[in-house]
Order: sequence, then structure tokens, then C-alpha cells
Amino acid sequence: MKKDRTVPTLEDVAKAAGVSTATVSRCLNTPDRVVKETRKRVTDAVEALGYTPNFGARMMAAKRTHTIGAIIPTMENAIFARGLQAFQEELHRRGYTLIVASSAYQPKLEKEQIRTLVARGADGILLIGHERDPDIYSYLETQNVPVLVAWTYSTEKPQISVGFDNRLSMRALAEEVIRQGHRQIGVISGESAGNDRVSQRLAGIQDALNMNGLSTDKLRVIETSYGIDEGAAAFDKLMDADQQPTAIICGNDVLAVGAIHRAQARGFRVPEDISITGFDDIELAKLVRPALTTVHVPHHQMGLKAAVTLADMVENKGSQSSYEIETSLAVRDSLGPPTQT
Amino acid sequence: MKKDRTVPTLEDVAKAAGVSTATVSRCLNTPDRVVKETRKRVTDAVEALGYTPNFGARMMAAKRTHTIGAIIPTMENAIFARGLQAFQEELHRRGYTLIVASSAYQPKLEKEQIRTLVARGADGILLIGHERDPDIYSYLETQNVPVLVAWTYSTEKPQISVGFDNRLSMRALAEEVIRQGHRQIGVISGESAGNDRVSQRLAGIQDALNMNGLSTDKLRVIETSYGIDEGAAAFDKLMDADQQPTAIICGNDVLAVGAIHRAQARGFRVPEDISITGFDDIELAKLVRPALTTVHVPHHQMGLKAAVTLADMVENKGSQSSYEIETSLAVRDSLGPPTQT
DNA sequence: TTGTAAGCGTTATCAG
DNA sequence: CTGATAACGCTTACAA
Repeated sequence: MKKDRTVPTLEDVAKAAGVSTATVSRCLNTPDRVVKETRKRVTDAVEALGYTPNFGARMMAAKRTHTIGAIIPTMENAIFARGLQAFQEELHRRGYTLIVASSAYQPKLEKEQIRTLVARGADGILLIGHERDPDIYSYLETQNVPVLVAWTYSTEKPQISVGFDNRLSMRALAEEVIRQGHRQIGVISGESAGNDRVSQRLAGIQDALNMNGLSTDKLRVIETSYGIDEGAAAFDKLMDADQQPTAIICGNDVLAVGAIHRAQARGFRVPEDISITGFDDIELAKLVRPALTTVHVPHHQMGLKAAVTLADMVENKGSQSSYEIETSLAVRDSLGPPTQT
Repeated sequence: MKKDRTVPTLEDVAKAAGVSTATVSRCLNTPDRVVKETRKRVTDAVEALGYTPNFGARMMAAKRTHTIGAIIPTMENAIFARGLQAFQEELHRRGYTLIVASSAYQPKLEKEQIRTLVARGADGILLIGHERDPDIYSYLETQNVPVLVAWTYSTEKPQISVGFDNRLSMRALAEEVIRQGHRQIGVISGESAGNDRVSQRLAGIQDALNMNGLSTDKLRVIETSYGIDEGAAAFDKLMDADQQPTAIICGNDVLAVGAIHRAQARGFRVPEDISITGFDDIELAKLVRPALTTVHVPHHQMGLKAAVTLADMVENKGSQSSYEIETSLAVRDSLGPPTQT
């Protein structure tokens, strides 16, 4: 038989301290408005009973939760972990609690998660990338909860964003690949449908080709889902075609690592036989052999800035504006000039 | 000027549909108890108004939130990500929402996070490892929220656990190291203070030594915080001592990868000059060169089982019991016999 | 099958 | 500085 011990309430504390519930509430929220003596009585009672305020009740009465929600595509890898950590640290510093949910790259699930977080009273929401069902944005608007979009930057979208220009960043990398002499280029990309970051990176590669007077017809693009093994499988597809590329540009580091791994397993030397590049500069990029040439994204800075911006939005401190994070090329060993055949 | 648009409530929906609030509530919670016709009117109204139930109100009225909280030491790496993903998927299947918080390996922060999650109405809590301030457990008990401990297994603790025997698992690995002929063994460990998983792994190494009639005096242990760079630094300390080890057992894969990296940078061949082993078998372990010999932990299975167990605990389905996950040795290339000097 | 109404635990507005 | 008391939005007996 389980005793259904009941959790102490404000009223219990009030009774124990011999004051009204209002006074207890004040002690907890605006201690300066209560005389020191009573305050002690109350805090003692709180301690003795092990009282914790009921969040639901608080939420109803106060309309603020000091909670920020973030929905990320996946927790399974480091891409979002770094930035999110910084995001959460800064939020914590400002008195907010971060609640994280993952959408597993499924728009439908994301929508569901957003509703969940809003229902839970998130004061603000962090989303990755702009592209999603417009209903979501109008829903958020009617619910009056501010959204910040991160991991991408755009001044053309109505939402405020803190992130980097995926297109330009990838263009810079692709230009370097071309500069080194590659003309047959393969691409291993994430799935572009419903993912603006992916499609922008793709567009960046085409920009680089166009700017160098190269036809984009030569470009072979494999879209695949996220993962080491997927990168490996895509590598096979690319190399087993009639026209083998001399360089493979990957949409992110994880795909690139998968490709490198498979390349070496099949006896290709990287970069002598085939150059491979990544995007994101996760920790893994430096560890892999050869070290990965990739686009460095300052995740920590992005997370920090996102936290500051979103907190300000929640607190209504004037109107915030989008902020661009600068990426840079991390030139390492996995990219080299093509060898003559 | 911001229009303070107000969020629709149950009552608004009821009015719009021409029914009572009770009926709307029923439509949402027990649809079968409402006639099809009315149900349609209601759902239409819900749709039209973009209504979302207020979680706080729901929480107060129903005393159940269908929320499970999990507090993990860090989101920054794959160790917990895999298991957590499985945990969340299974939970979702059963109608629960997972809320994740990270403690950054700080007991104080963990305590805070636990209180936060409980206050938010978590129906159950997942914690990593047993060891923590006993106050926490008594708090959880008075609050009547069930706890499940994961990533470790013990029948001696009062809490129910789903995980593996860290001590035996590490012992098995250490025995293999000894079997291959190593007598000078170094250890790079996480910080054991307040972390039972770490200290159990350490104990496992000593067990192996003892069982083979080897003195534990020879064992040099470096404790360090979590990270690639920390693993590298610890490697230096170990190798710069007077007695160089021929094998280094690391408390986890991340430290091991850091050590391997540094070893190679300093010109050591792995495993010819120095053997290095890990623990966890994260994805990285297979990718690193040489591939890491490590303890394989079936994270997915653990997460799944943890979800099932905790959900049952919450739902009071009889008394659950602890469950042991079996680990196995992943013998790869980073461990080899010592070469004669 | 549906409606009425009594809580649920806080905060906030008024008086005192 | 402190005490009543009215919200807050929902669920759930209980009635009809």
C-alpha cells in the first residue's frame, strides 16, 4: 500500500508560519517587500516542509515561465550540441531555463514539438532554419510567443535570425576547391526538401561554378539522410558513376567523415586520389585522418548571441534585429589539387 | 504598439461550438464519450481558433503532465545522445514528452535542474548514475515522483536502475589488456569524485590486476575532466613519467581518442609502441585510426528499456525492478601485445 | 450524451 | 507591511 503523501502547498506554508498565503508568495517573489522577521519565519517553514512552488499554478497566475524552448533537428551529433550548450549557459545566466526537444528532421514532429513547448508556457522559442509550414509562424504569432531562427542568416525573412550565410560560406569553400584545380566535382548533400540550410549550401556550390565559368551540368549531387554510413553509401554512388569526380564536397562534416572512411576502405588516398570537404567544423573534423578541410562555424558565439537576442525579445527590450555570424575556411589536409591522369 | 492579442481558451472554443466547456474538454481527452456530431463542431472550432490547451491549467486540474524529465551530465557528446534518442522515441510512442536538461557534470546544477523539472510537473525522472546528495532522493520521494537511474546497474541501491555493470565491464577489458601481456598500465579516467560510474570502472581495473596477481602499485591513474584535449594532456603526463606504460586504459572513448591523437602526434605508433583502449563504443570509436578497442554498450537497448520501465513506474503498473544491460568487448586495432624492449 | 460547478495552487489587486 | 479575495484555464464528479 503506497501512502499518497501529499505535496505541501503555499497554504500549508502560510499556516505553518502563521501568515497569509499572500505574504508567503511575496517572500518568494519580492522578498524586499516583507519585513525581515516574517521573512525568516516563512523561509523556515518553507525549509521545514520542503515546499516547492507548483509550476502550473504559477504559470496560470503569472503568465511568465522563464522558460525558453528550443527545437533542434537531432541530438545525435555535435552540430547543434556546441551551440546549444552556449545558448543554455547564457540563458541560465539570465534566469531562464532551457527546454530542448528534437524533431528528428521531421517537419510534422517539429510542429508537434513546437505546440508542446508553447503549451508548456515557453516564453520564447528557438528554431533551426527558416523553412517550415507558414502555419507555424502564424500560430506562434497568435500565441504571442517570439521566435528566433538560428543556424542561418537572412534579412529577407520576416523572422529574426542569428546565424551565418550558408550560401556564401559554401561558395567560399567551393571556390577554394575550384581554385585548386578541380573540375569534376561531386556533392554529397543532406536532403534539401524543406531544409533551407541544405539548399542554400547547394546554391553556394553552383554560384562558385558559375562565377568560374564552369557548367553546373558536370555537378553530380547525391542527396541523402544524415549519418556516417549514409556518407559512405553516397561516396560509392559517386565513384561508381562513369565520370569519377576528383573532389567531393559534402554538406556537413559527418557525411564527409563517412565518405573519407569509405574512400580509404576502398583504397583511395585522400586527398591524392580524391579530395573531400565538409561543413561545420565539429570536433571530429580535426581528429579524422586526413584532417578535414571544412567551413568553420563559431558555434559558441552563435549560441551566445542567440540567447541574448531571444531573451531581449522575450523581455520586449526594443525590437531586436538579425545578426550575422561570420564563418571561415578551415583549410586542412583532406583537400588538395587533383593529380593528373 | 503591440496588440496584446489574447490566446483562445476552452471557454472560447465552447462558445464558438455552442457547447459547454466540459464537452470540449471531453472531446480533447476522451473523444469516445462524445457523439460524433458534436465532436466535429468542437474540433472545427478548435481548428478555427487555433486553440491549444493551457498546460499550467491542465497540470493543476489533472495532476498528470505526461512529461518525463531527464538530466544528463552533458549534451556535448555522443555518449548520452544515442541512448537518450531511443529513450525519447519509446516515450513518445507511449504518449510522453521528454524534457532534457544538462547538468554539465555539476552536482549543484543537477540538483537545481531536478527541482526545476519536478516543479514543471515531470511525472518521472531519469538520472544518470546513483551517486548524489541523498537529499535529492528524499525530496523526490516526498514529491512522489519516481526516479529511474540509468547508465549503471546495481541491485544494492534503493533506486531502480537500468544499465550495465561498469565494474565488471571494465574488468573484462582490463583482463584482455593483461592477457595480451601488458604489465605497465596507465589509466586516464574521468573525475571519480561524485561519479560512481567512474569509480566503478577504476575498481574494475584493479580487480583485473588483483585477479592476475599483479600489484596495483604499478598502476598510474590520471583523473581529468571530460574532453579530447584533456585526454591528450593526460597522455603526456603518463608518458613523461619515469616508468612509461605499454598500455593506457581510458575511462571513455573521448579520452581515448584524445590520447591516440596525441600519441600519434608525438610519433608513437598505436598499438605497436603504446596500446590505448576506450569505453562506450561511440560512433567515433570505429572511425578513428587505429580503430578503438573498447567496451561496447548497447545504448539503444538501454534507452528503450529505461523508457519502458520508467513509464511503467509512472503508471504504477506493479513494482518494476532493475534491469541489467550486457556489455561486450569490441576488440579492434588500438590494443596489441607490448613489443619487447 | 451533455451541462453545471467545484476545485487545483499561485499571483496580484485592493484594502487595511 | 500584511491580509482577503478574485482571477487564471482546465478536469471531473455529479446532475440532468
